[in-house]
Amino acid sequence: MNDQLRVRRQKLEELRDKGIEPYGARKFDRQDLASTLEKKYGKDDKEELNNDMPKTKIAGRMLAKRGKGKVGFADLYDRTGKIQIYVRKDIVGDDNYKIFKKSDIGDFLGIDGEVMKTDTGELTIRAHHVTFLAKALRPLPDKYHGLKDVEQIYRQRYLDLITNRKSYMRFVHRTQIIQAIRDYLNNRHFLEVETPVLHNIPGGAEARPFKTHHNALDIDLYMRIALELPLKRLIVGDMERVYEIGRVFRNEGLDTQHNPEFTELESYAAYWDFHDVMDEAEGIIRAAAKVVTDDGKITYQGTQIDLGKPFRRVHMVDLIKEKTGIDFWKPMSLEEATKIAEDHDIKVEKFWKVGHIINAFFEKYCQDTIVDPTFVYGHPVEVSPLAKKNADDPRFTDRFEIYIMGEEYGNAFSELNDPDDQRARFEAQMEERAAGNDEADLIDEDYLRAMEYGMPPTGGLGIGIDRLVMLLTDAPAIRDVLLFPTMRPKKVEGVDEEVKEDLKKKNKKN
RNA sequence: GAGUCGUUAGCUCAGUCGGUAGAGCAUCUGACUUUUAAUCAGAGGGUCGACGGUUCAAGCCCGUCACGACUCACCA
Repeated sequence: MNDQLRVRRQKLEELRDKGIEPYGARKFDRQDLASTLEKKYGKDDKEELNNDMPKTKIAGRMLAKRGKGKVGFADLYDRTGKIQIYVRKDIVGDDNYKIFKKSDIGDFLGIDGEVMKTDTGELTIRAHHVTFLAKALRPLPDKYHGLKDVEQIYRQRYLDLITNRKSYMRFVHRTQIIQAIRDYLNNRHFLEVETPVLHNIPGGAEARPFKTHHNALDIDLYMRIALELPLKRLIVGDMERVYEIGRVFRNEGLDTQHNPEFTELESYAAYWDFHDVMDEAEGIIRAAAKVVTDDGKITYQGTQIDLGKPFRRVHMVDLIKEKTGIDFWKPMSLEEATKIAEDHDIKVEKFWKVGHIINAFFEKYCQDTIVDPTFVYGHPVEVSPLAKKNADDPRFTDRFEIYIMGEEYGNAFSELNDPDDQRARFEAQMEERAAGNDEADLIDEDYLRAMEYGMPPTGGLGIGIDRLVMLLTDAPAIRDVLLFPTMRPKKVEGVDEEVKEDLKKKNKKN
């Protein structure tokens, strides 16, 4: 146990000796927050305010203290921000002043006092009485630099939230962004629903799932990798407009863009096609952006992006032609396409068809070049097992993805509602699986049965919420927008032996 | 999975050629009745990520391991 922990435990005992139980407070009748004080008195004239002396009660965690003999200043923080307090020995009395003097950075205090402004014009609460609310036994990170150790930021997020206001606000914005999306969809008569996280067959996306086991039923279950198939069953169930914002799980690598669990929005609207969904997606992204910007202009990692102007809409084949000069509109055999791919440094997998090659050209030569918000549409049918074929050219689908600064933010299509076609697509996926693609979709017979009861034409959309929040809050890594990102476990330092000894002694005394 | 880098006081970081471990903040003692990273004087505080090796001597050199970050591969 280091000196600081020891000192804080001593202070804990001193408080008890004075008859103050350091964790005894049940509640505190708080009357103002930093924000309400600013709103009520922020613009008041100093002289008038200091004559009026309006009374208030505030509470918060003390994060800075500036002593000055028989008078002291401190900064308390509540959920809305900072409140400076001013404590005078001649006002609060000797005993109460000592409690203030002995309290540590990190402790929770409640202040009865009056609102005033200092010589520098800062709104301040002059204390009449300091109520001790809770003790912090461990010292907080450096107040000036904040917590910098990224490992500690992720493992002990509470420390990051206490010391890094920017990070704190980012998570506030995350919640507000999700709320804005809900409002947008609710206003358009979408019904928010909840579907199972535990699936018998993981489907709706190409990804490796997490496997788990239910004891009573003695069956293996999978954590969902997408929301898609249950939601489309609800479209079959005539709910017409549904959405879900929920966690999905993919058993894959993790890096700055990927976490094993992440939050996805999926929405489905009957009688819409993928053009309607493009409008919807633009609307959702703009509504979300309003949380952080008035004019739709944002800066992500130094690059200016305008989310306010209409997104570009470009066919995947046209974009490939634009970037490489290769024309995949021309009918092409697999041999021809493979030759072109190999000439362009693209490794062709055994199970690939022409469509996979076109998609690979897009990913290798186009994706990274996209900066402004862009809908890339018309994905090949081979890589789009759940999307409706294009009416004029069945090699492609009525599908689009949203790209901004080379990163994918959403995936959408006119939903395939022909059960026989869907069965054929699933079977093609099973062939891929047999040929070595262990992420290919499995056949979901119940889903096919549902579709046979009739599914209206439907436009579906999926948006990665975490990535959208990253974009809007200028976060460089997905971990920065996840309160508790997935980490390899580390031995947590246990209660020190000396602390245990102390507690033992105390228990004997009592 | 591969490569590169990092891990030193509660926090942020220095640490030269291998020769008794440093600073700022924080903590403790004292001074100070409008401070703003308060100031001034003094003091205490270290399993240098872990283990092993080389050496008279290792925070530093070598090896293994742990955890993390970044890049690449896979994926959203």
